Amino acid sequence: MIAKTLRIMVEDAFAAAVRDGKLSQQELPNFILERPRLKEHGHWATNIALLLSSQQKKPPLEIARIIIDYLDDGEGRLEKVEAAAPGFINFTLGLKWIREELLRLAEGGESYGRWQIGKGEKWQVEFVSANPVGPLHIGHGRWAALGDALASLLEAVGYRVEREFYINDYGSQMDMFAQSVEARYLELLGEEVEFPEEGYRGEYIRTIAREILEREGDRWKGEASDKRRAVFKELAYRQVIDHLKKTLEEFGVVFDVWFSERSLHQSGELEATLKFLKERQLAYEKEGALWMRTSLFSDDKDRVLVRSNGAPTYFASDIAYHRNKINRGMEHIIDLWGADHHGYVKRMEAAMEAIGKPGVLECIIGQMVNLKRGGEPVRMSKRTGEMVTFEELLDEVGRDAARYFFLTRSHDSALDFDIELAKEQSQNNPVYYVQYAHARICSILRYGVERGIDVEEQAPPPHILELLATEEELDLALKLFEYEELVRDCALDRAPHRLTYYLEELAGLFHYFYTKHRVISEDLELTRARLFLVKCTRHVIRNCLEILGVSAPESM
RNA sequence: GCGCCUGUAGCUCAAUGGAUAGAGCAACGGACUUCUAAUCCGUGGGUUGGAGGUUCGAGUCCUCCCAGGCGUGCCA
Repeated sequence: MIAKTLRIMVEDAFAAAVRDGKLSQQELPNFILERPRLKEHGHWATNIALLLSSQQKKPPLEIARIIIDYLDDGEGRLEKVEAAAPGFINFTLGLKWIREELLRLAEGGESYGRWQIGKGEKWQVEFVSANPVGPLHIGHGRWAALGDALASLLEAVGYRVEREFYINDYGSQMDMFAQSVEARYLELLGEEVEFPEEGYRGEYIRTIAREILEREGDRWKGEASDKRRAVFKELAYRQVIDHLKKTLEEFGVVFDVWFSERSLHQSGELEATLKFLKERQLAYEKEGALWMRTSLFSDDKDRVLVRSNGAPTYFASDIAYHRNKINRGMEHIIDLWGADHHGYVKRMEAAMEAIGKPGVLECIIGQMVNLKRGGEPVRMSKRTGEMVTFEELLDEVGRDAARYFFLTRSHDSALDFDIELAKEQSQNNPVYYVQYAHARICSILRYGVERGIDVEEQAPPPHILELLATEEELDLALKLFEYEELVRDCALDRAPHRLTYYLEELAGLFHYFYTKHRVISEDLELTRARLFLVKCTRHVIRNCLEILGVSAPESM
């Protein structure tokens, strides 16, 4: 809470200066508190004076000095406060404050870095949501890592988050899927069949057909095609869903709800939604189809709800689906979609306005993953069956490395995933760098136990903690103190990738400290102090990896 | 054509409008009789695609241009 406390101190100083007539009463701009890059600039810095300059009609440096004059240093917690050109205020923390923060961190333990900003509001993150017609591709892996980490981040700041997978199990692609399985089934029985032009040609279709054959025998061979397809659709569908669940669980992603698109048709919610729109004059007939007036809202043009052949569109289902989410009490909905769906955002937002819930839906667009092998692009198409599945990737690269790799990139940056590179990186992937720091700390503690040292000491007294005074120790401690605000900011900005960069910086400072100083030494008091510091470091690494869904191994 | 995203070191990518733009990988040179060398230290590497603009300050915001990706279905 260093930054938060400094912010309040600065605000109080501003108010005091205003009371004294040194500054004029104005609304405070949105100033920042940050760790400066250069050590000469202290431990924390704020730009408030720079931002106030124009409204106060004074030079920034003068404003900085006025604020410093009125700054109450909170019982000597600040060692030094300086104004620096062009107008920054630089804070240097006193050792007392650093000790207090370390104790607070240790006391917080598992809950250090958690906030109550969300006030227990019920939120939902929907992600992956693949068509249940085949294995997951690499892009799905990215959404899985991203959606899960985002959900965890939001939980960390106090929202109650539900993770949901929307199963697109309705529509023509399911029929095509059934037809493809049927064709492979008959092939296995030695029949000459023409494979559907638009069918799914992946090898996995044969696998599914083979499983059906093993379980059901050839009893469907002579059956009417309609009936056979209907049965195969269900059998194959089950297999695929089970498989998706298993793969995602191996990746460490567990959904609270698997929501079926078909259920919306069966429950009558789709019909009810169409009725709702018609009653409000938001839907109309044209050229044999039913259209929604999305152009009344923010969309460019109207969209079809029911095709002229009577079949409702995916969009119609989706409106019913989002009404369902609202009815389940969701106060905020995040949909994580691939960039190939971004054209869909406007119409969905229009639909949310139409059902009276503007602003509740937040669409996050994840850019595509380009799969490469040794620099050459690999085509990914379910139709041709020419693809590397997410499972294969998971087997090759491993859960932690794959997750971490996906999470180091911002969601709106397209990602090149070179399989050869990923395999090479599996040796020196940054995830191991971070995990190694954690394992090293665990190793130190084990060594301490062997030596009969009490490694469990929760709150060493001040005269012990005062021994933490070297540059490496203080740098490490200060980095730990960035964590709380970072979690909050990453959650609010929907930016889990920043946590990975933080972890690498933190691990770097720890490794450097480790090579410079011995934790367990003949000096028992210093040992106590350093043990405490490394345990604080372990807390933060653990809590942060937990949010990312990456394991924190005790040894490597 | 229009809409969204992207363009930063050789490669992959960071950087809520802040001070001298940072990591990792790759390259090169060093460090283990030590609580784990999956580590550490050092060296080289940049006109942030280009041109204007906004302001105390722009990789970041605005306009235009160039390049790439994805959309622009009565597919999902």
